Amino acid sequence: MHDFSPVKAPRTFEVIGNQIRDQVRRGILKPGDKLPPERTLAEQFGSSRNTVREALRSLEHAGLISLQKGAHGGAFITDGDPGAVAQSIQDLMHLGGLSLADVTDARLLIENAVVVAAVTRGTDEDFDQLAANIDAAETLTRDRDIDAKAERNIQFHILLAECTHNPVLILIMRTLMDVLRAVHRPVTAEDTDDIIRSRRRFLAHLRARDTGGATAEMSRHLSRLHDLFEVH
Amino acid sequence: MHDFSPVKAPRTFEVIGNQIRDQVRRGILKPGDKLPPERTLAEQFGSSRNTVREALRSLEHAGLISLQKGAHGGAFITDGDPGAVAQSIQDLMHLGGLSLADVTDARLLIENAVVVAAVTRGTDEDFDQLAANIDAAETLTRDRDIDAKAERNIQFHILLAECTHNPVLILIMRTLMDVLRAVHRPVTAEDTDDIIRSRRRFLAHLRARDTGGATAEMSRHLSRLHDLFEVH
DNA sequence: GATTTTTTATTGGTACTACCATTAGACCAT
DNA sequence: ATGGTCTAATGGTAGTACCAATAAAAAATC
Repeated sequence: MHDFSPVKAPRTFEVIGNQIRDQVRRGILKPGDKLPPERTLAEQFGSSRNTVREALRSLEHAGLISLQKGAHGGAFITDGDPGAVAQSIQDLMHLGGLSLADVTDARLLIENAVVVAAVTRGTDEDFDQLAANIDAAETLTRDRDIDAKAERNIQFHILLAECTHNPVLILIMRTLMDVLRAVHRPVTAEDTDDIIRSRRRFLAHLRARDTGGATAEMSRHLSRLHDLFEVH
Repeated sequence: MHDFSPVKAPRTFEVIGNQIRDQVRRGILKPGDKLPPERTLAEQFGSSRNTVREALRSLEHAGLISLQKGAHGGAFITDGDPGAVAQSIQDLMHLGGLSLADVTDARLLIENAVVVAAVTRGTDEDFDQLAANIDAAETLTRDRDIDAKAERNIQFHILLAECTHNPVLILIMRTLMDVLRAVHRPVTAEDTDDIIRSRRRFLAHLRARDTGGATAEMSRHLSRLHDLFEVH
Protein backbone atom coordinates (compact mmCIF):
# COMPACT_ATOMS: atom_id res chain seq x y z
CA MET A 1 0.00 0.00 0.00
CA HIS A 2 1.35 3.37 -0.94
CA ASP A 3 0.24 4.88 2.33
CA PHE A 4 2.94 7.46 2.63
CA SER A 5 2.84 10.39 4.96
CA PRO A 6 4.49 13.72 4.27
CA VAL A 7 8.02 14.02 5.56
CA LYS A 8 9.28 17.06 7.35
CA ALA A 9 12.88 17.36 8.37
CA PRO A 10 12.97 17.51 12.17
CA ARG A 11 14.83 20.52 13.46
CA THR A 12 17.45 19.95 16.11
CA PHE A 13 15.97 22.29 18.68
CA GLU A 14 12.64 20.52 18.32
CA VAL A 15 14.24 17.19 19.09
CA ILE A 16 15.92 18.66 22.14
CA GLY A 17 12.70 20.27 23.32
CA ASN A 18 10.79 17.03 22.88
CA GLN A 19 13.35 15.09 24.87
CA ILE A 20 12.89 17.46 27.78
CA ARG A 21 9.11 17.34 27.30
CA ASP A 22 9.21 13.57 27.49
CA GLN A 23 11.14 13.65 30.73
CA VAL A 24 8.43 15.86 32.16
CA ARG A 25 5.71 13.54 30.91
CA ARG A 26 7.35 10.50 32.41
CA GLY A 27 7.70 12.32 35.70
CA ILE A 28 11.49 12.20 35.63
CA LEU A 29 11.50 15.97 35.73
CA LYS A 30 9.11 17.49 38.24
CA PRO A 31 8.17 21.07 39.10
CA GLY A 32 11.00 22.76 40.94
CA ASP A 33 13.73 20.67 39.35
CA LYS A 34 16.59 22.50 37.72
CA LEU A 35 18.01 21.67 34.31
CA PRO A 36 21.76 21.70 33.76
CA PRO A 37 23.25 24.98 32.53
CA GLU A 38 22.95 25.72 28.84
CA ARG A 39 26.60 25.04 28.17
CA THR A 40 26.35 21.60 29.74
CA LEU A 41 23.13 20.82 27.90
CA ALA A 42 24.77 21.79 24.61
CA GLU A 43 27.57 19.35 25.34
CA GLN A 44 25.20 16.56 26.39
CA PHE A 45 22.99 16.97 23.34
CA GLY A 46 26.00 17.34 21.10
CA SER A 47 24.73 20.60 19.69
CA SER A 48 25.54 24.26 19.94
CA ARG A 49 24.42 26.49 22.73
CA ASN A 50 22.33 28.49 20.28
CA THR A 51 20.25 25.48 19.41
CA VAL A 52 19.74 24.59 23.05
CA ARG A 53 18.64 28.13 23.74
CA GLU A 54 16.05 28.01 20.97
CA ALA A 55 14.68 24.81 22.46
CA LEU A 56 14.54 26.41 25.89
CA ARG A 57 12.84 29.45 24.39
CA SER A 58 9.99 27.28 23.13
CA LEU A 59 9.67 25.48 26.43
CA GLU A 60 9.66 28.78 28.26
CA HIS A 61 6.96 30.16 26.02
CA ALA A 62 4.93 27.03 26.63
CA GLY A 63 5.11 27.77 30.34
CA LEU A 64 7.02 24.56 30.98
CA ILE A 65 10.21 26.10 32.29
CA SER A 66 11.20 29.39 33.83
CA LEU A 67 14.67 30.85 33.25
CA GLN A 68 16.56 32.74 35.90
CA LYS A 69 19.85 34.50 35.54
CA GLY A 70 22.67 34.72 37.96
CA ALA A 71 24.81 32.50 40.09
CA HIS A 72 22.34 29.84 41.12
CA GLY A 73 20.08 30.49 38.16
CA GLY A 74 19.12 28.10 35.43
CA ALA A 75 16.07 26.55 33.83
CA PHE A 76 13.53 25.44 36.41
CA ILE A 77 10.51 23.27 35.75
CA THR A 78 7.46 25.31 36.67
CA ASP A 79 4.13 24.38 38.08
CA GLY A 80 1.67 24.77 35.27
CA ASP A 81 1.54 28.47 34.51
CA PRO A 82 -1.41 29.14 32.19
CA GLY A 83 -0.16 32.62 31.38
CA ALA A 84 1.59 31.50 28.23
CA VAL A 85 -1.43 29.68 26.90
CA ALA A 86 -3.61 32.66 27.66
CA GLN A 87 -1.29 34.85 25.64
CA SER A 88 -1.42 32.44 22.72
CA ILE A 89 -5.20 32.49 22.81
CA GLN A 90 -5.10 36.26 22.73
CA ASP A 91 -2.84 36.07 19.71
CA LEU A 92 -5.38 33.83 18.06
CA MET A 93 -8.08 36.36 18.79
CA HIS A 94 -6.10 39.06 17.05
CA LEU A 95 -5.46 36.85 14.08
CA GLY A 96 -9.17 36.50 13.55
CA GLY A 97 -9.28 32.87 14.57
CA LEU A 98 -11.23 33.79 17.67
CA SER A 99 -13.45 36.58 18.87
CA LEU A 100 -14.03 37.80 22.40
CA ALA A 101 -17.61 36.62 22.02
CA ASP A 102 -16.33 33.11 21.36
CA VAL A 103 -14.38 33.17 24.60
CA THR A 104 -17.16 34.51 26.77
CA ASP A 105 -19.61 32.14 25.15
CA ALA A 106 -17.43 29.13 25.84
CA ARG A 107 -16.84 30.38 29.33
CA LEU A 108 -20.56 30.56 29.97
CA LEU A 109 -21.06 26.96 28.90
CA ILE A 110 -18.08 25.66 30.82
CA GLU A 111 -18.83 27.63 33.94
CA ASN A 112 -22.24 26.04 33.90
CA ALA A 113 -20.65 22.60 33.96
CA VAL A 114 -18.34 23.78 36.73
CA VAL A 115 -21.27 24.92 38.85
CA VAL A 116 -22.98 21.56 38.46
CA ALA A 117 -19.88 19.75 39.63
CA ALA A 118 -19.19 22.25 42.41
CA VAL A 119 -22.63 21.74 43.93
CA THR A 120 -22.11 18.03 44.42
CA ARG A 121 -18.39 17.96 45.15
CA GLY A 122 -17.61 21.17 47.00
CA THR A 123 -16.80 20.86 50.69
CA ASP A 124 -17.88 23.30 53.35
CA GLU A 125 -14.30 24.54 53.52
CA ASP A 126 -14.42 25.29 49.79
CA PHE A 127 -17.58 27.31 50.29
CA ASP A 128 -16.00 29.17 53.20
CA GLN A 129 -13.25 30.30 50.84
CA LEU A 130 -15.88 31.61 48.47
CA ALA A 131 -17.55 33.46 51.31
CA ALA A 132 -14.24 35.02 52.32
CA ASN A 133 -13.68 36.11 48.74
CA ILE A 134 -17.06 37.82 48.61
CA ASP A 135 -16.39 39.63 51.88
CA ALA A 136 -13.02 40.83 50.62
CA ALA A 137 -14.58 42.08 47.40
CA GLU A 138 -17.18 43.99 49.37
CA THR A 139 -14.56 45.70 51.48
CA LEU A 140 -12.54 46.64 48.43
CA THR A 141 -15.64 48.05 46.80
CA ARG A 142 -16.21 50.31 49.77
CA ASP A 143 -12.58 51.42 49.55
CA ARG A 144 -13.04 52.17 45.86
CA ASP A 145 -10.08 49.94 45.01
CA ILE A 146 -11.46 48.95 41.64
CA ASP A 147 -8.47 47.03 40.34
CA ALA A 148 -8.04 44.91 43.43
CA LYS A 149 -11.75 44.19 43.47
CA ALA A 150 -11.70 43.09 39.84
CA GLU A 151 -8.87 40.72 40.65
CA ARG A 152 -10.91 39.29 43.53
CA ASN A 153 -13.84 38.74 41.20
CA ILE A 154 -11.62 36.78 38.86
CA GLN A 155 -10.36 34.77 41.81
CA PHE A 156 -13.95 33.93 42.67
CA HIS A 157 -14.39 31.96 39.49
CA ILE A 158 -11.11 30.15 39.97
CA LEU A 159 -12.09 29.27 43.54
CA LEU A 160 -15.37 27.99 42.17
CA ALA A 161 -13.50 25.75 39.75
CA GLU A 162 -11.42 24.50 42.66
CA CYS A 163 -14.64 23.33 44.32
CA THR A 164 -14.81 20.66 41.63
CA HIS A 165 -11.43 19.31 42.78
CA ASN A 166 -10.64 18.56 39.16
CA PRO A 167 -7.28 19.96 38.00
CA VAL A 168 -8.27 19.97 34.34
CA LEU A 169 -11.29 22.14 34.96
CA ILE A 170 -9.24 24.40 37.21
CA LEU A 171 -6.63 24.78 34.50
CA ILE A 172 -9.19 25.61 31.83
CA MET A 173 -10.89 28.13 34.06
CA ARG A 174 -7.60 29.81 34.96
CA THR A 175 -6.71 30.06 31.30
CA LEU A 176 -10.03 31.57 30.34
CA MET A 177 -9.85 34.06 33.17
CA ASP A 178 -6.34 35.04 32.13
CA VAL A 179 -7.66 35.89 28.71
CA LEU A 180 -10.61 37.83 30.05
CA ARG A 181 -8.44 39.69 32.54
CA ALA A 182 -6.36 41.04 29.70
CA VAL A 183 -9.33 42.17 27.67
CA HIS A 184 -11.94 43.38 30.12
CA ARG A 185 -11.86 46.76 31.69
CA PRO A 186 -13.01 46.71 35.32
CA VAL A 187 -16.71 47.14 35.90
CA THR A 188 -17.66 50.40 37.48
CA ALA A 189 -18.36 50.51 41.18
CA GLU A 190 -22.12 51.02 40.89
CA ASP A 191 -22.58 47.60 39.33
CA THR A 192 -20.63 45.79 41.97
CA ASP A 193 -23.29 45.96 44.64
CA ASP A 194 -25.54 43.90 42.43
CA ILE A 195 -22.72 41.47 41.78
CA ILE A 196 -22.09 40.97 45.47
CA ARG A 197 -25.73 40.36 46.23
CA SER A 198 -25.85 37.87 43.37
CA ARG A 199 -22.78 36.11 44.71
CA ARG A 200 -24.34 35.76 48.14
CA ARG A 201 -27.48 34.25 46.68
CA PHE A 202 -25.37 31.92 44.58
CA LEU A 203 -23.36 30.77 47.56
CA ALA A 204 -26.53 30.06 49.50
CA HIS A 205 -27.70 27.81 46.68
CA LEU A 206 -24.36 26.03 46.74
CA ARG A 207 -24.53 25.39 50.47
CA ALA A 208 -28.06 24.09 50.04
CA ARG A 209 -26.78 21.80 47.26
CA ASP A 210 -29.41 23.31 45.01
CA THR A 211 -28.13 22.72 41.50
CA GLY A 212 -30.98 24.39 39.72
CA GLY A 213 -30.83 27.53 41.82
CA ALA A 214 -27.06 27.82 41.57
CA THR A 215 -26.88 27.40 37.80
CA ALA A 216 -29.78 29.80 37.31
CA GLU A 217 -28.16 32.48 39.46
CA MET A 218 -24.81 32.08 37.77
CA SER A 219 -26.06 32.12 34.20
CA ARG A 220 -28.22 35.12 34.98
CA HIS A 221 -25.16 36.90 36.31
CA LEU A 222 -22.95 35.89 33.40
CA SER A 223 -25.38 36.76 30.65
CA ARG A 224 -25.89 40.13 32.33
CA LEU A 225 -22.15 40.66 32.28
CA HIS A 226 -22.09 39.47 28.69
CA ASP A 227 -24.62 42.12 27.69
CA LEU A 228 -22.71 44.73 29.64
CA PHE A 229 -19.61 44.17 27.57
CA GLU A 230 -21.45 43.68 24.33
CA VAL A 231 -22.16 47.39 24.08
CA HIS A 232 -18.53 48.35 24.34
CA MET B 1 3.43 55.20 50.10
CA HIS B 2 6.01 52.50 49.74
CA ASP B 3 3.95 50.79 47.11
CA PHE B 4 6.76 49.46 44.97
CA SER B 5 6.35 46.80 42.35
CA PRO B 6 9.06 44.33 41.42
CA VAL B 7 11.17 45.34 38.45
CA LYS B 8 12.22 42.90 35.81
CA ALA B 9 14.69 43.80 33.08
CA PRO B 10 13.06 43.31 29.68
CA ARG B 11 14.95 40.96 27.43
CA THR B 12 15.76 42.07 23.92
CA PHE B 13 14.06 39.19 22.14
CA GLU B 14 10.89 39.89 24.12
CA VAL B 15 10.88 43.48 22.97
CA ILE B 16 11.33 42.35 19.39
CA GLY B 17 8.58 39.77 19.70
CA ASN B 18 6.21 42.30 21.19
CA GLN B 19 6.87 44.77 18.40
CA ILE B 20 5.86 42.15 15.87
CA ARG B 21 2.86 41.18 18.01
CA ASP B 22 1.77 44.80 18.09
CA GLN B 23 1.94 45.05 14.33
CA VAL B 24 -0.35 42.05 14.15
CA ARG B 25 -2.69 43.60 16.70
CA ARG B 26 -2.92 46.86 14.78
CA GLY B 27 -3.61 44.96 11.60
CA ILE B 28 -0.43 46.19 9.93
CA LEU B 29 0.64 42.58 9.58
CA LYS B 30 -2.08 40.27 8.36
CA PRO B 31 -2.23 36.52 7.75
CA GLY B 32 -0.19 35.61 4.71
CA ASP B 33 2.21 38.52 5.03
CA LYS B 34 5.91 37.75 5.01
CA LEU B 35 8.40 39.21 7.44
CA PRO B 36 11.81 40.35 6.19
CA PRO B 37 14.60 37.78 6.35
CA GLU B 38 16.27 37.26 9.68
CA ARG B 39 19.42 39.04 8.66
CA THR B 40 17.45 42.11 7.65
CA LEU B 41 15.39 42.02 10.83
CA ALA B 42 18.55 41.85 12.90
CA GLU B 43 19.83 44.95 11.16
CA GLN B 44 16.53 46.82 11.53
CA PHE B 45 16.23 45.99 15.23
CA GLY B 46 19.90 46.73 15.77
CA SER B 47 20.45 43.34 17.33
CA SER B 48 22.11 40.08 16.48
CA ARG B 49 20.54 37.41 14.36
CA ASN B 50 20.56 35.07 17.35
CA THR B 51 18.29 37.36 19.30
CA VAL B 52 15.92 37.79 16.38
CA ARG B 53 15.73 34.04 16.01
CA GLU B 54 14.82 33.57 19.67
CA ALA B 55 12.02 36.09 19.22
CA LEU B 56 10.82 34.28 16.11
CA ARG B 57 10.99 31.01 17.98
CA SER B 58 8.53 32.27 20.57
CA LEU B 59 6.20 33.65 17.93
CA GLU B 60 6.34 30.38 16.06
CA HIS B 61 5.53 28.42 19.20
CA ALA B 62 2.59 30.74 19.79
CA GLY B 63 1.28 29.82 16.35
CA LEU B 64 1.64 33.41 15.17
CA ILE B 65 4.15 32.80 12.43
CA SER B 66 5.26 29.85 10.36
CA LEU B 67 8.85 29.53 9.17
CA GLN B 68 9.81 28.13 5.80
CA LYS B 69 13.25 27.49 4.47
CA GLY B 70 14.52 28.02 1.00
CA ALA B 71 14.71 30.69 -1.64
CA HIS B 72 11.37 32.39 -1.22
CA GLY B 73 10.96 31.19 2.35
CA GLY B 74 10.74 33.35 5.43
CA ALA B 75 8.45 34.00 8.37
CA PHE B 76 4.81 34.12 7.34
CA ILE B 77 1.93 35.33 9.48
CA THR B 78 -0.43 32.40 9.88
CA ASP B 79 -4.16 32.26 10.02
CA GLY B 80 -5.08 31.43 13.56
CA ASP B 81 -3.72 27.93 13.98
CA PRO B 82 -4.97 26.48 17.26
CA GLY B 83 -2.58 23.55 17.05
CA ALA B 84 0.14 25.37 18.91
CA VAL B 85 -2.19 26.30 21.73
CA ALA B 86 -3.36 22.72 22.03
CA GLN B 87 0.22 21.56 22.46
CA SER B 88 0.82 24.10 25.19
CA ILE B 89 -2.30 23.03 27.04
CA GLN B 90 -1.14 19.45 26.83
CA ASP B 91 2.16 20.42 28.38
CA LEU B 92 0.35 22.12 31.21
CA MET B 93 -1.77 19.06 31.81
CA HIS B 94 1.26 16.84 32.07
CA LEU B 95 2.81 19.26 34.51
CA GLY B 96 -0.21 19.18 36.76
CA GLY B 97 0.47 15.56 37.48
CA LEU B 98 -3.07 14.78 36.56
CA SER B 99 -4.40 11.29 36.29
CA LEU B 100 -6.35 9.69 33.51
CA ALA B 101 -9.36 9.83 35.79
CA ASP B 102 -9.03 13.60 36.04
CA VAL B 103 -9.10 13.95 32.28
CA THR B 104 -12.01 11.62 31.64
CA ASP B 105 -13.91 13.22 34.49
CA ALA B 106 -13.42 16.71 33.13
CA ARG B 107 -14.24 15.48 29.71
CA LEU B 108 -17.53 14.07 30.92
CA LEU B 109 -18.53 17.38 32.43
CA ILE B 110 -17.45 19.43 29.45
CA GLU B 111 -18.91 17.08 26.90
CA ASN B 112 -22.19 17.48 28.66
CA ALA B 113 -22.04 21.21 28.11
CA VAL B 114 -21.04 20.58 24.51
CA VAL B 115 -24.05 18.37 23.93
CA VAL B 116 -26.39 21.01 25.32
CA ALA B 117 -24.95 23.59 22.96
CA ALA B 118 -24.87 21.18 20.03
CA VAL B 119 -28.55 20.40 20.35
CA THR B 120 -29.57 24.01 19.94
CA ARG B 121 -26.86 25.18 17.54
CA GLY B 122 -26.05 22.22 15.32
CA THR B 123 -27.22 22.37 11.72
CA ASP B 124 -28.54 19.44 9.74
CA GLU B 125 -25.27 19.40 7.81
CA ASP B 126 -23.38 19.05 11.08
CA PHE B 127 -25.52 16.10 12.03
CA ASP B 128 -24.98 14.52 8.60
CA GLN B 129 -21.26 14.59 9.29
CA LEU B 130 -21.85 12.76 12.55
CA ALA B 131 -23.94 10.18 10.72
CA ALA B 132 -21.19 9.67 8.16
CA ASN B 133 -18.69 9.22 10.96
CA ILE B 134 -20.82 6.52 12.58
CA ASP B 135 -21.20 4.68 9.28
CA ALA B 136 -17.47 4.78 8.71
CA ALA B 137 -16.79 3.46 12.19
CA GLU B 138 -19.22 0.61 11.59
CA THR B 139 -17.46 -0.37 8.38
CA LEU B 140 -14.07 -0.27 10.04
CA THR B 141 -15.37 -2.44 12.86
CA ARG B 142 -16.47 -5.09 10.38
CA ASP B 143 -13.03 -4.91 8.78
CA ARG B 144 -11.41 -5.35 12.19
CA ASP B 145 -9.36 -2.21 11.64
CA ILE B 146 -9.21 -1.36 15.31
CA ASP B 147 -6.81 1.55 15.12
CA ALA B 148 -8.65 3.35 12.34
CA LYS B 149 -11.93 2.81 14.15
CA ALA B 150 -10.55 4.25 17.37
CA GLU B 151 -9.43 7.31 15.46
CA ARG B 152 -12.91 7.67 14.01
CA ASN B 153 -14.40 7.49 17.48
CA ILE B 154 -12.15 10.30 18.57
CA GLN B 155 -13.18 12.27 15.52
CA PHE B 156 -16.80 11.82 16.54
CA HIS B 157 -16.32 13.85 19.66
CA ILE B 158 -14.47 16.57 17.79
CA LEU B 159 -17.25 16.70 15.20
CA LEU B 160 -19.70 16.99 18.04
CA ALA B 161 -17.79 19.95 19.41
CA GLU B 162 -17.87 21.51 15.95
CA CYS B 163 -21.65 21.40 16.12
CA THR B 164 -21.42 24.15 18.71
CA HIS B 165 -19.63 26.38 16.19
CA ASN B 166 -17.52 27.71 19.04
CA PRO B 167 -13.79 27.57 18.29
CA VAL B 168 -12.82 27.66 21.95
CA LEU B 169 -14.89 24.60 22.78
CA ILE B 170 -13.53 22.87 19.68
CA LEU B 171 -10.02 23.69 20.80
CA ILE B 172 -10.60 22.35 24.30
CA MET B 173 -12.19 19.17 22.98
CA ARG B 174 -9.36 18.56 20.54
CA THR B 175 -6.87 18.97 23.34
CA LEU B 176 -8.68 16.60 25.65
CA MET B 177 -8.94 14.02 22.89
CA ASP B 178 -5.25 14.42 22.12
CA VAL B 179 -4.43 13.63 25.71
CA LEU B 180 -6.76 10.67 25.79
CA ARG B 181 -5.44 9.37 22.48
CA ALA B 182 -1.97 9.22 23.94
CA VAL B 183 -3.12 7.14 26.90
CA HIS B 184 -6.00 4.98 25.79
CA ARG B 185 -5.55 1.61 24.28
CA PRO B 186 -8.26 0.90 21.70
CA VAL B 187 -11.40 -0.71 22.97
CA THR B 188 -11.86 -4.28 21.91
CA ALA B 189 -14.13 -5.04 18.99
CA GLU B 190 -16.91 -6.64 21.04
CA ASP B 191 -17.73 -3.40 22.77
CA THR B 192 -17.98 -1.39 19.61
CA ASP B 193 -21.37 -2.70 18.54
CA ASP B 194 -22.85 -1.25 21.67
CA ILE B 195 -21.05 2.01 21.03
CA ILE B 196 -22.42 2.27 17.53
CA ARG B 197 -25.95 1.60 18.65
CA SER B 198 -25.55 4.20 21.36
CA ARG B 199 -24.26 6.70 18.82
CA ARG B 200 -27.25 6.16 16.57
CA ARG B 201 -29.65 6.73 19.43
CA PHE B 202 -27.72 9.82 20.44
CA LEU B 203 -27.84 11.24 16.92
CA ALA B 204 -31.59 10.67 16.77
CA HIS B 205 -31.97 12.72 19.95
CA LEU B 206 -29.85 15.46 18.43
CA ARG B 207 -31.93 15.61 15.27
CA ALA B 208 -35.06 15.74 17.39
CA ARG B 209 -33.48 18.60 19.37
CA ASP B 210 -34.11 16.57 22.49
CA THR B 211 -31.62 17.91 25.01
CA GLY B 212 -32.57 15.59 27.84
CA GLY B 213 -32.39 12.47 25.72
CA ALA B 214 -29.09 13.45 24.13
CA THR B 215 -27.33 14.30 27.38
CA ALA B 216 -28.66 11.16 29.03
CA GLU B 217 -27.45 8.95 26.22
CA MET B 218 -24.05 10.59 26.11
CA SER B 219 -23.39 10.53 29.84
CA ARG B 220 -24.51 6.91 30.01
CA HIS B 221 -22.02 6.09 27.28
CA LEU B 222 -19.22 8.09 28.83
CA SER B 223 -19.61 6.81 32.35
CA ARG B 224 -19.67 3.28 30.96
CA LEU B 225 -16.39 4.01 29.19
CA HIS B 226 -15.09 5.59 32.36
CA ASP B 227 -15.76 2.39 34.30
CA LEU B 228 -14.23 0.32 31.54
CA PHE B 229 -10.92 2.11 31.90
CA GLU B 230 -11.07 2.38 35.63
CA VAL B 231 -10.18 -1.31 36.00
CA HIS B 232 -6.99 -0.91 34.00
C1' DG C 1 11.12 23.98 -29.45
C1' DA C 2 10.21 21.41 -25.41
C1' DT C 3 12.02 18.96 -21.64
C1' DT C 4 15.34 17.86 -18.42
C1' DT C 5 19.35 18.98 -15.84
C1' DT C 6 22.45 22.16 -13.65
C1' DT C 7 23.61 26.23 -11.62
C1' DT C 8 22.81 30.01 -8.54
C1' DA C 9 20.92 33.11 -5.22
C1' DT C 10 18.05 33.32 -1.16
C1' DT C 11 16.96 32.04 3.39
C1' DG C 12 16.29 29.38 7.53
C1' DG C 13 19.23 26.02 10.62
C1' DT C 14 23.44 25.03 13.17
C1' DA C 15 28.06 25.74 15.12
C1' DC C 16 31.52 28.26 17.54
C1' DT C 17 33.55 32.06 20.01
C1' DA C 18 33.65 36.02 22.74
C1' DC C 19 31.83 39.08 25.87
C1' DC C 20 28.16 41.43 28.80
C1' DA C 21 24.76 41.51 32.80
C1' DT C 22 22.94 39.69 36.72
C1' DT C 23 22.83 37.00 40.70
C1' DA C 24 24.25 34.65 45.11
C1' DG C 25 27.47 33.78 48.19
C1' DA C 26 31.97 34.62 50.39
C1' DC C 27 34.90 37.77 52.16
C1' DC C 28 36.17 42.20 53.97
C1' DA C 29 35.71 46.89 56.09
C1' DT C 30 33.63 50.16 58.72
C1' DA D 1 26.00 44.16 62.58
C1' DT D 2 25.71 46.67 58.55
C1' DG D 3 27.26 47.72 54.21
C1' DG D 4 30.65 47.23 50.48
C1' DT D 5 33.67 44.44 47.34
C1' DC D 6 35.14 40.46 45.06
C1' DT D 7 34.32 36.19 42.66
C1' DA D 8 32.28 32.44 40.32
C1' DA D 9 28.23 30.77 37.94
C1' DT D 10 24.83 31.41 34.44
C1' DG D 11 21.60 33.39 31.27
C1' DG D 12 21.62 37.19 27.44
C1' DT D 13 23.64 39.27 23.34
C1' DA D 14 26.89 39.86 19.43
C1' DG D 15 29.31 38.37 15.43
C1' DT D 16 31.02 35.16 12.00
C1' DA D 17 31.06 31.22 9.29
C1' DC D 18 29.06 27.48 7.13
C1' DC D 19 25.32 23.93 6.06
C1' DA D 20 20.75 22.62 3.94
C1' DA D 21 16.81 23.30 1.49
C1' DT D 22 14.29 25.71 -1.95
C1' DA D 23 12.78 28.02 -6.16
C1' DA D 24 13.90 30.50 -10.03
C1' DA D 25 17.00 31.13 -13.76
C1' DA D 26 20.25 29.24 -16.96
C1' DA D 27 22.17 25.61 -19.52
C1' DA D 28 22.14 21.23 -21.64
C1' DT D 29 19.87 17.59 -23.90
C1' DC D 30 16.62 15.48 -26.76
